[in-house]
Amino acid sequence: MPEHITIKDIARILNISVSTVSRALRDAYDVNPETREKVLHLAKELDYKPNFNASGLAGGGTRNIGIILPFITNYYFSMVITGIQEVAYAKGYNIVLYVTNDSPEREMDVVRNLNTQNLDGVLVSVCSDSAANNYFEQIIAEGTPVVFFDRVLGSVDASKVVQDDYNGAFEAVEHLVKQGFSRIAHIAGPAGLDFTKHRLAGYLDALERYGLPVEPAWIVHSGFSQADGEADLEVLWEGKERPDAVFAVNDRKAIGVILQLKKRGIRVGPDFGVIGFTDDPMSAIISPSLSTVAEPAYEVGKQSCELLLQHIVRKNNFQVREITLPGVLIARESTRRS
Amino acid sequence: MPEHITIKDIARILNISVSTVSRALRDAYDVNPETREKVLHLAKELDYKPNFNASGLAGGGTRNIGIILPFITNYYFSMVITGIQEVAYAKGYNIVLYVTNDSPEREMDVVRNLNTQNLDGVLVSVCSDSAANNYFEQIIAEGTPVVFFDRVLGSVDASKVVQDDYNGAFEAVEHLVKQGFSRIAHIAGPAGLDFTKHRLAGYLDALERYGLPVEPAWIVHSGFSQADGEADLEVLWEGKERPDAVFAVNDRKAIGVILQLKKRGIRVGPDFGVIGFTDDPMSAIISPSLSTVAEPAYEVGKQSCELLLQHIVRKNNFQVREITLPGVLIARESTRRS
DNA sequence: CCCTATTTCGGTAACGTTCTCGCTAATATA
DNA sequence: TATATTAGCGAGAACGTTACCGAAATAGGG
Repeated sequence: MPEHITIKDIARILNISVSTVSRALRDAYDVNPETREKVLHLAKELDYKPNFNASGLAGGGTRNIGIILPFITNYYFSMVITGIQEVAYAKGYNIVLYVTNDSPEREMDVVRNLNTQNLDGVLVSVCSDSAANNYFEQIIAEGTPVVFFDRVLGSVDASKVVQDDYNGAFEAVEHLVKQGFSRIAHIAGPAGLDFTKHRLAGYLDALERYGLPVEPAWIVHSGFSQADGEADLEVLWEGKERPDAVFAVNDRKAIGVILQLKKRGIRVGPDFGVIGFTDDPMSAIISPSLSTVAEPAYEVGKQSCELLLQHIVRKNNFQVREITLPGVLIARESTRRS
Repeated sequence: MPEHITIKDIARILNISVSTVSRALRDAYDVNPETREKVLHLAKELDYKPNFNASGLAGGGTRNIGIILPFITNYYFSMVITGIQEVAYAKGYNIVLYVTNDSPEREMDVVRNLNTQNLDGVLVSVCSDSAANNYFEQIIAEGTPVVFFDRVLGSVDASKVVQDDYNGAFEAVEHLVKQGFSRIAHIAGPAGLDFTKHRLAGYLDALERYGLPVEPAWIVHSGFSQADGEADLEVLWEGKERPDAVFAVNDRKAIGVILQLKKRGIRVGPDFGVIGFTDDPMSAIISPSLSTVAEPAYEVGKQSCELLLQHIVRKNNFQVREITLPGVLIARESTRRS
């Protein structure tokens, strides 16, 4: 009943061979422009749709690209996916989704069982305590194009696209300093992740640049959730020396901080500065609104996908590249003194 | 270099035919339990991965299911996808994503060009002004299993899973009434969508049940964004009779309403009641926090996918079903009188 | 006018499965 | 004992495409 039309049908009708039709539909190579035109025209007329199963089997591409990431239920990742989806769709690729729930076991399971035969390439953002290092390397060694985004694996030799975590962090802390805060703590992410290291480095360098002391007790690592942010502030608050501002690794944690501060009767802004990272829409909604450095999530998605597509079409002979996209500081009420 | 192992390898090693291996791996039908055991064991040992391109081509399934939806950048949809993903993963299916950006043209393009040969089935939530009615019907007629979720097409004969929009709306309005509000407006969604009709019906019936007048000017339709909510409140505010409470079709619009009200110096809660629908995490963050009826998004995803999988394995002989999942009312500050 | 390149095309063999038969041996039925 | 049934397996075609190689036709150079 499906009764799909195939290149055989086109070949029969045009009285040419399937080889020629196949070439006309793909390369234009080794085929007369005139017959190519006829093929293309008839294909459109008959609403021909290539069978990617067949082309995948035969050695052409499958037109599928995989995305492996921890979550899709947050602003950043859902925005990245939207960006990826946009360019994939434009180029005729499908995207297939694997979410790891930020679990190393799940991630490992996913990449081990990855059916690279059904995927032309894969985009990945690793989970917090990724242990799948060599599995990714294995996939790459087998010849599957891979590009990492956001949460990259520093040790793996592959293309990467990230936002400028270091400079974003530096500017965030600089902003805090310029607003007159001087006892600045950092609520960081999981210690293993590359970008928490980069944001931490930006924080430290900004402190040094402005001659501020670094207090080890004021650097606290944990997860990415709002609850983690609340707990981290608790820790800071119980320390012997209290900070007067916090730079949080992301907005969710910063929001946890604000909520805790409000609960304690502290005036966020005038008395205590808070700045986050991401520009989650919640940042504008919460009161006081949250200063942050906006990440180019959509752009990260687009560029990752474009890069991957280049790896795919150029196959072997394409250089590994690393792209860094700038963020932009957005000052709101949570760092406003008056 | 990929050097994947195939059922041929297994057959050769075990000195049996590929047919037998194929059956052992799938049915268990027509194969001795003992040889089946040997096949399964060796397959695991060699880390055999089925080539879905091949099985798709040969008439077995492709193990891919498609999802077509308007967005993924909001809480509800990203949660639904997570639910879908969870059961798909457990059952060994991949999910491939198509986002329409809530554009009817894009949606049409997607479903027309849908490569049903590469998909075992598809899950869909239509866009606001879907015009793809007959295209979906065509796909279904061709034999591709389809189940709709959330934004369903009433006119299409297919399985559906939705939350209980009518009762959720009814309870929301009832809650407003019990808090002492009596001039209740409804900020609705796009008029064409099934669920906006259902929520409107719940609103109307609740008013009637409690003997409250329905004021046509107090029912305003527009899109789903926060900005739409703000604009809608503006309209309500400029009318000759002002309401004292609003039931919004979703949380994003309700948040727009709260923001506008705050800007106007109205005390949300004591002086003006606001209730939404969804339980977006933002509802708990905004101040005053937003009362709402929580949608079982994750559960909608799970059940949709399970339903689709049943359609897929039972192929023709499986009844179309409609599942309705209950929501739960969550009272917060935006409807608290004192 | 012959010889060699080049362009354009076709034949055929894969790719890894599943499906449809048909076969054999063992068992059950009469 | 003769016949029918069944359980277990294998051979081979098919799915739609691409890759590889060679053939025919045309063009260009001497």
